[in-house]
Amino acid sequence: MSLSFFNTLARDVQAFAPLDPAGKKVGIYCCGPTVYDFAHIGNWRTFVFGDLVHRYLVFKGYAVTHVMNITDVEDKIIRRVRETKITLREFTDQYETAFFDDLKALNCLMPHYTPRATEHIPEIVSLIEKLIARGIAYQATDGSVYFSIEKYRGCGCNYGQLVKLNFDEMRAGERVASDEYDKESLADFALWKKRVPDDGDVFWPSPWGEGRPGWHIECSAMSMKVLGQSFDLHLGGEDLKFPHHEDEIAQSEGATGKPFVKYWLHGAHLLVEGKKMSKSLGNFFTLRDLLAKGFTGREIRYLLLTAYYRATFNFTLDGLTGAKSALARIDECVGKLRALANGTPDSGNSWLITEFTAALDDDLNVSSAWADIFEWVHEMNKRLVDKTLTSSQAAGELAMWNKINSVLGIESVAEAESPAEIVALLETRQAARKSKDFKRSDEIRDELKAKGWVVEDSPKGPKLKKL
RNA sequence: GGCGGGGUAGCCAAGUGGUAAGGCACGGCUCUGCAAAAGCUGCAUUCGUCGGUUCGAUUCCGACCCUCGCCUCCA
Repeated sequence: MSLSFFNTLARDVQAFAPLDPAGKKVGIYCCGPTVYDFAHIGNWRTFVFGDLVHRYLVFKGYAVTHVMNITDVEDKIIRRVRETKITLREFTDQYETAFFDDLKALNCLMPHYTPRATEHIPEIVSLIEKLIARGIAYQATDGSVYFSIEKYRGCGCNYGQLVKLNFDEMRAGERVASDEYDKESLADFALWKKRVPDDGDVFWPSPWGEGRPGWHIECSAMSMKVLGQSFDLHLGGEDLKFPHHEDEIAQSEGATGKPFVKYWLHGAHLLVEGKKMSKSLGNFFTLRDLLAKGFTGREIRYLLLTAYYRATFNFTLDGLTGAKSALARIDECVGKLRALANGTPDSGNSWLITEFTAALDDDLNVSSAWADIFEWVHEMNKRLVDKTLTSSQAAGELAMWNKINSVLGIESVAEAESPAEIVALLETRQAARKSKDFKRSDEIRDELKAKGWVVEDSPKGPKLKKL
């Protein structure tokens, strides 16, 4: 079986074949953050999903170019800039930095390109000029430039590729008052927004006067600049299908006359504690909120990667606690394999990688892949107890695990060195145990626990673990 | 109102026209001074409800209920 993805464009699972004639290079564009605030756990689900696609394609041997845009000019940003009285760049920088810190905390690979909208104004302007030259964009009396869906359709193009649209049945927009604009048609969307007093210093010159780009056009301009007029994969949250992605298709195909993207992948949203995330319910978590509660980026990443990306996922704090236990189970097993591994890796028993690949090939069925991994852990544990695993077999299993982990990205960090004070207490406790003073030894155990260290007695002596 | 996802054990979550993966939690056992950790082991006669097709349905079809998303700048 070969790699396949559910393509929103086809509304079906399709075998993946890159546009590259050599079948090697793959371009991915994933809609990135709007840097007006910290990204929340729902945003992170989408970005971790993007990272999984990136890593799995590398695992499959493709030469991946991953692009993620930074939307650093937009209504909410401008409003905050006006309120805080600092420059646009000063404002967006703090959230952009936070975004990349969080991305790292979740062990996501850094995309190869992270273009900022404000640094691609010339590309955006030239794309709009092309659309105007082709007669499918126009400057309205309000000074803004709009995309004409009617003209676009008149050229034989299809508006409504990702979602079924029925304009007659649509309700008038609730977020944007339609009477604010002088668009020819309600469905038309802005490519270039004319400067208004509230914009302050946030504007750029253009052939249509001072203003700023619309949201959709920036993604078209930046994705095509880096990946070319046609590329393989475009990812994003399911809410972006319409209008954002539909409009990207219209602008790009309208300007180039070529198919824009071959595969569109959309990640589902998540619920938190069974409810839609909202600030009033207190279930609105940023990554920082969760780290402050003592969870690690690794645990959060694991939990986000346990569910199929196209299904709504219920993210809970209990689930996060469970993730800690599940990871510990894997760590324990891998740790034992490391202790045993030696010599030339013997990869005779490699069923796991076959099953793992089959699961992920099937539209990234991670749940099934985890089931295989835990079955492998079970088997390894059994063989470790039975002593039927040779050191070279252990090395082979470990090598395979590392390959799988290059996709999952949940490698454990090296254990911290125990401070001298803690080691001294541990030695005192051992002396007490030796003289059968268990009361004293239990007291020291409690004391260590209070300091954040757990003692585990084993036949080979006590082990220290950081809480 | 239109369009599109979902409803599987206490919780999370795979899956299939032939009798329910995996994880967490929980119980038993091994080990242990006691613990902890770890290991082993047990844990859904049943897949939202009601009908239909079928030798057989959780899986296909229909109706209904519940839930989530989009419907013009929300991942």
